Amino acid sequence: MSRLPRDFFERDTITVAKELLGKILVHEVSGRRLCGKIVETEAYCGITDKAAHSYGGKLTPRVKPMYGMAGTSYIYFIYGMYNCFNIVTQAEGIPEAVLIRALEPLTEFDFISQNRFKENYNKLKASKIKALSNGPGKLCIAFSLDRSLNNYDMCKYHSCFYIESPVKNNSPEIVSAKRIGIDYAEEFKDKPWRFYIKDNNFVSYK
DNA sequence: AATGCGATTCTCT
DNA sequence: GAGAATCGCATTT
Repeated sequence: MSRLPRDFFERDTITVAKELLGKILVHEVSGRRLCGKIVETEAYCGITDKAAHSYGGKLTPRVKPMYGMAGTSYIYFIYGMYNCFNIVTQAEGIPEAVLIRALEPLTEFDFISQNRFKENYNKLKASKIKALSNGPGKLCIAFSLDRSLNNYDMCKYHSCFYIESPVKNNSPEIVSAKRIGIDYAEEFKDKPWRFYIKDNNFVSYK
């Protein structure tokens, strides 16, 4: 298994958002290998997209990673207590990205469960198992993603934080829907640029 | 199942 | 000083 190459990310953002579904996010930390299947994404289509942080070519210190190479992480702080994790798409200088909205945990269940709820996985009720990482803020807590991993090159050879293809290359059935939490985005708030795997239990909103 | 609200702090004006 | 690509809990239906 190997890291998805920069070519994968250096493409049209909506295409990348769809093709990321079913791929595996890997974060190697404190001797562990945290893996989660990507089950929900949102495309943020740069300078023309009123919902994107880079709308209109805005370039502040926070947004700067979006202008970096494809495969760069963009992790920002939101609502006073959460982080959101994106992967930058398109060539350097084109500020577009895909928000990872939900993951299905695949390894290190107790570690992930401790991160989220301070209790072991086998103590969790079904409702909490589902809530481990079914949202952009939740998955950052569960998978130990914070701003120390912002502006990180996920395609470099020795990265500890990257995306890989699953062993079995199944292409999931994809549902398109409106993006979440962007009421300010006027005519862009209803664009069907959220994508999720049909019938997956770890999707945030259906 | 749906709705409402408070928490909490970074970012930019 | 206002607002934010959210979450969890409480309340109502």
